[in-house]
Amino acid sequence: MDYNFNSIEKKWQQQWKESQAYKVSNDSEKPKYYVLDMFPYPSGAGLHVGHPLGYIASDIYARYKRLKGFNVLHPMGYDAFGLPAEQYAIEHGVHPAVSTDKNIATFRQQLDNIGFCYDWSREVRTSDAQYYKWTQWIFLQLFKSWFNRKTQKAESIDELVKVFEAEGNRHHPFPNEKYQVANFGLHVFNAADWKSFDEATRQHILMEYRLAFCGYGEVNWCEALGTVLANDEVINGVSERGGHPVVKKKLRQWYLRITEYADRLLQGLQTVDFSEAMKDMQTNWIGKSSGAEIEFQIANHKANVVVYTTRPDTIMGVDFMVIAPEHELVRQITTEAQQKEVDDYIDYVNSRSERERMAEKRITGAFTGAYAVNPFDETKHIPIWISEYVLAGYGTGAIMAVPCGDERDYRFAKQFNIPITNIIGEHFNGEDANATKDALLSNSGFLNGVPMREAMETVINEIEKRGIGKRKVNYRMRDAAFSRQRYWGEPFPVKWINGVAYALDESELPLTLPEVDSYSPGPEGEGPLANIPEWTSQNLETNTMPGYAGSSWYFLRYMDPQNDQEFAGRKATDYWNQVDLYIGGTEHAVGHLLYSRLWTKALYDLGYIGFDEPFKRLVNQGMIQGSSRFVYRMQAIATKENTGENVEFQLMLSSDYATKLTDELNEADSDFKHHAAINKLVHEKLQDKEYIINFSPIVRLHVDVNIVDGFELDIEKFKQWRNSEYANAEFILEDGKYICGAEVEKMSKTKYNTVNPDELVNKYGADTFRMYEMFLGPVEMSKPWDTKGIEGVHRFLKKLWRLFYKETNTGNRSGR
RNA sequence: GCCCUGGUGGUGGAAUUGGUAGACACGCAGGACUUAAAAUCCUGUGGGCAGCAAUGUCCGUGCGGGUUCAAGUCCCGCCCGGGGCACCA
Repeated sequence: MDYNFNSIEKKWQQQWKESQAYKVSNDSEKPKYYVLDMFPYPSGAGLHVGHPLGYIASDIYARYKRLKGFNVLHPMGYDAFGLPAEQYAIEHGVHPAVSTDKNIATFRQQLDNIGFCYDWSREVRTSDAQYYKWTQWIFLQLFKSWFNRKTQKAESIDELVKVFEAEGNRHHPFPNEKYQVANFGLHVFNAADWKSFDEATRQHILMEYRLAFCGYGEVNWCEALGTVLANDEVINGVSERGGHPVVKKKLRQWYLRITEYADRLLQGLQTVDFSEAMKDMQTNWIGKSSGAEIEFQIANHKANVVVYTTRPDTIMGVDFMVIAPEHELVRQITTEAQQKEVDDYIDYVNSRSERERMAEKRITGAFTGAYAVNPFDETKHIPIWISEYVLAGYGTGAIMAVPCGDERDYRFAKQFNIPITNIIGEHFNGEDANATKDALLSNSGFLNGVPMREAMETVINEIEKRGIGKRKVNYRMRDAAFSRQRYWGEPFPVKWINGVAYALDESELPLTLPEVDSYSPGPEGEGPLANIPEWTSQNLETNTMPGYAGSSWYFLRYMDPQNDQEFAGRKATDYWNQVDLYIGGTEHAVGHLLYSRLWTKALYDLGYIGFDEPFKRLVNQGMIQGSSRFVYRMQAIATKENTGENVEFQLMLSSDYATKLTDELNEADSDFKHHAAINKLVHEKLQDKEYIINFSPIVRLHVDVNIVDGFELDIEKFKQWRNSEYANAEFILEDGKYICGAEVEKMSKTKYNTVNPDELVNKYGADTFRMYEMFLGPVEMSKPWDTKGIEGVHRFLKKLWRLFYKETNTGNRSGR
């Protein structure tokens, strides 16, 4: 009996379908188990062999749990909004909904091929109005809520209004400490103040508390493309596409107040089963630190500069200060003599992305000409510099630099010849900064001889006593930007009236995405929706939500996907509860995971669900890398001496030959054996000695891995590849074979190293394919793909099949 | 630059807590079966040196140090690949 995988797999897949074998009910006596794959974006390129790795692992586990008597929820759906479909629409005029549907159909067909046990009756798509109705609804709940620091949870904004009416905001200060009520200059207001404020003022105040709120933020604005760009679309201050200048631009943006949840997000990590690496990444992203804010007076100036430091004990070692180039003080304090230098430096910084600024190894900066005064020693005047390594958005946008104790400060001081004060005695060797906390302080006035750990408290107490600073907990995490100037995303259910944002009534949901004629951006960096008169005439918000909106809560919708009264019924969410096993890549380590944890916590606080962590256990599958293959091309141009007539040859050199030839040409005393051989070959081809031949340098080109067997190129297929571009090439072989070069890289279409699972399933069957993917090694590990090994797994399954039939047909258990 | 992660034969990988490095598989080589091929089965396979051979011997887990009776595993310092760094999702 042959192992006929085609008919076996077809038969069973058909049977599963007809019997709805994997349809799962919300009513069951069995214990529940929820196995989830990370939400895929249905890209136009389709699945490659890297994608299903996690899906196969979760599928096996879901089947295992089902056999163990669990009621297993194992759904799949699509994160269907996103930039690639919009970009495709701009370039080809195809509506994103159309291209997305097409991509999903391909995706589905590819998934079905592999024989997964998904309950497809629960499929969701974020771009369906019946889905994003509830994304909009949750947004409205966030908009209508605030974070009560006293109770450490989200509460209705109506409750806050009652508090304001009774006592003002003295027990609930503005989350943004710098905020002052417009026209009143108040940080704190009382009940009478609140009653005296007009509607707009009240709404502006409430906006400062809402969990989903509107503010202003800087974006990468490209005038020539008329659009806002992501950081990685900006390279050296110009757009990746087209190389146009990019500048920072302030735009009105929506945000989620995730910073209020920083502590809860940290604490929650202790209750979930994620890898330590994953917890580290999230902890570092949140970036909680404790220290102090300290005011420094500026010499001969009214203004003062506030720095945030985690090391207040080192205050007597401050040799200079650095403030962010975009800090508002820069304009006020820069001296005339330094103005030009500062302006030039700011121009330079404006051309750089935040990423470039942080990654820069070179030390750059400019002196403002101003000096700050050390509050503990007024004879110490400290030069104030600006530099790109200080970011306006972190801390106070200003740091006190202690070069003997901080490596970056030390290099800065060396670069600009700023004298260094040693406050840690023999712990400082003069050549490297030492960030120790164990030294006894010296050169530190009233702190001399005090251990550093003790001095931290002493200094904080002293500055608080003198009213020039305070103890401060700081977070690196910023509020999450929640709007995009794009078309293909969820519209905000918000209307603008007299500059105030009002929520649409929930009965008006879904607010559906209107048809547009053009997907290009609106005026002044607004999204495409700003081009639609019917939209703008209703004063509707023209931004749309970002990709992570729909994916922040999709795991809840799977529990009750057809519910048109609620995002998911409480009975369903109570039954399914947390995702028991979540499988996906580490690329989502901070973004998606933090946002969905935030949404879960907010929905929990507001009483809509009964758990405040979405994912009980997380497993990160490794990435399957591509194994690229290369051919080596050398062009030969033969010119006839008397006529100037040109003949061009493409010579494809086998890997070994290319290496030897390259070495040979680089060596001065070489015999040029290989070069001479090639020269001879070209002359033989020409059958004429009247030619002068010039060779181009050897170029390495990616070649499609699907026409390479191991390392050996299939020359006939190569000649037909890319519209027969290389049909007339000459091949220089080794032992009669063309051997390709190889390298491990990211799997990507442009590198011609993608392998389509469909072909492998057709050739070997889904079981072989699945087994091989699992056989590649631990699921958490990254590894390069190599199709060669699949033969062995296939032979194993064939052997198993054969042995099974031999045993059952010849043994005593006759013919079973 | 910062955070996370990985580096072991020709290849993917194995080696439980510091205790025989290279399981298993691919590939390759040789053999059996066959008119022949495919399929299947058997044997060998980290590298160097010595030996007709059995075998012996030295080297060997990215690099350089260290701890230990013993290091792929622990410590220190590097190098290289991958992921993320807030508008790719």
